Amino acid sequence: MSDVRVRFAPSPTGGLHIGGLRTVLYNYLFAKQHGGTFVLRIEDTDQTRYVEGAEEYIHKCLAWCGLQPDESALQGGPYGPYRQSERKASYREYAEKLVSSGHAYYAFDTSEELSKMREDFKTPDNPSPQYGLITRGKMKNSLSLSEEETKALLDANTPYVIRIKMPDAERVSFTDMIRGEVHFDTGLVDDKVLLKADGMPTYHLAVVVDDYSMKITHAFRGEEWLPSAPVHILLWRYLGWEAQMPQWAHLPLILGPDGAKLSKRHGSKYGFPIFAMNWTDPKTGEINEGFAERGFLPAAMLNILALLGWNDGTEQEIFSLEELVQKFDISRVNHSGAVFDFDKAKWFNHQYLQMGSAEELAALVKPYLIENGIKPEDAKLATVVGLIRERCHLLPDFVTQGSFFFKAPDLIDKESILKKWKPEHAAFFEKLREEWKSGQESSDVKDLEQKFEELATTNSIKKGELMLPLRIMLVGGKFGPGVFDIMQIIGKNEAASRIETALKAL
RNA sequence: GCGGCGUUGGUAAACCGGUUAAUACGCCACCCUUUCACGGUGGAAUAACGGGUUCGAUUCCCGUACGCCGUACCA
Repeated sequence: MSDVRVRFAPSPTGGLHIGGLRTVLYNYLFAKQHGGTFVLRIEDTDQTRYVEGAEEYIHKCLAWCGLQPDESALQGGPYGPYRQSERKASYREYAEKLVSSGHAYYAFDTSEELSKMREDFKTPDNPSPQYGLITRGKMKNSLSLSEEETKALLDANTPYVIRIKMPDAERVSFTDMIRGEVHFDTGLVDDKVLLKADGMPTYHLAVVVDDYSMKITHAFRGEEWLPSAPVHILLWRYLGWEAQMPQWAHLPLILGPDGAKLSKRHGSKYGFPIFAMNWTDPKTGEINEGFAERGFLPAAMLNILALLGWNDGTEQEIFSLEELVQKFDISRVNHSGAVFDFDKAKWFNHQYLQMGSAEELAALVKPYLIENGIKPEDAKLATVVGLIRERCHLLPDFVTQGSFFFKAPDLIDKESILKKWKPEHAAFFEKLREEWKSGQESSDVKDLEQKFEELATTNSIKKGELMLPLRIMLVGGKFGPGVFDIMQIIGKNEAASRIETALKAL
């Protein structure tokens, strides 16, 4: 195993949405193609936002699509603990170290004082003033206060945070694996809180300390983190670890149809899932649909996500996980955000629905049928699935496309039959019913069709006039595979009985 | 406002100085199908704007515009 170590670091505050899943995928692909390790670390330093079950949920999603981490809180590993909340001790130590080296300072401002500052310094030209270069001197901190004042405050157990002291005018640069050189002027970045009043680190301190101590070599995360990258770079430098700093890659955002960062509200607004799997928020009881339950195959999901922001430069669109591991190239990842297209996603899933054996597919389809009150027999289900798979895009499509193989349609499209209905048609179907009811079961589709044609001719009715009514009687509507294929599967007897109920209804 | 990152058809995108600017999804038409799909063929539809650099810019550079992200004791 190489020493390449990448990590996915979600916070356990809710469901895993597809942007997160794609980050996992890219992490995983990079780790695997370099023979490295994929680490899952939970960023749970904010107790107030912690959601029960969220960590297990993330594992469940990763298991669903086969991207299991090599190291995590649940499975262990040499660089644990894998939950930030359990690594508490070292964070304070490093924060204090930064204070003594002059790169950080104590800040005693209450939240009221902070909002007052933001209010006071707010102008139309500067709607959100920062705690930094121009304001820090006016606030209550160990930079503006004398040493004695600071000591007194500390001795009195005044709550404080530790903030990084951004240099006045320095240029911080780093090479992003996707974007190349990125530069920031430190005087324009604010003094981020590193250690909160409750003694817990913020993300900024925690990522750096954890990435260092867990020997992370490559850090891939969403583009929304780019603005805080200079803080992290400086932290690596001030802590004396710059030589071990991971290589960064900031992934382009996944956008909703309106062009904004994909969020929960897009799901409800546009009617497609945004989470990998169903997620019910235990606090609010809010239910969010997942791609898994919507009927996406995990392999299709991975393929969709891989291509949302990356391609190998050829016209190939269908990639297995193995192929992705082999062909993925982080430097070919696009720079701009990508709008998620649900139609295209369905197309991908359709492609994957055509692969593999009918038996395997049938097993995936079965739960959806059972959910709809149908208990299919396996062998029959497999034939049905084989017959209808090409007209299905999502797993639940098999219910609408396949139910009538197992039970008579609840209601039939009478209007479509009645449109061209004639008395002699009724007579014909009555005869057909009689014949099929008592007739032998035929296993040959051609034979079935031939006999049907013969009967039509002897009654001097054109076959074409009878096909649609027949279909609707058997299926309930104008859809489905060939009528005689359906006939063969449901059997003459069942067909006869469906004709009977249809005739009565007419 | 400030900072960062972006900008090729409706969407995803190829090309990495010379092309009739691929391809896929979606859309439209036709074919196949006595249903609906699938499939097949064809079609409409794209380089934000302005300057440079160059024999030549979609491609390189600089502006402008627009979009997104960030600007929390959240990650």
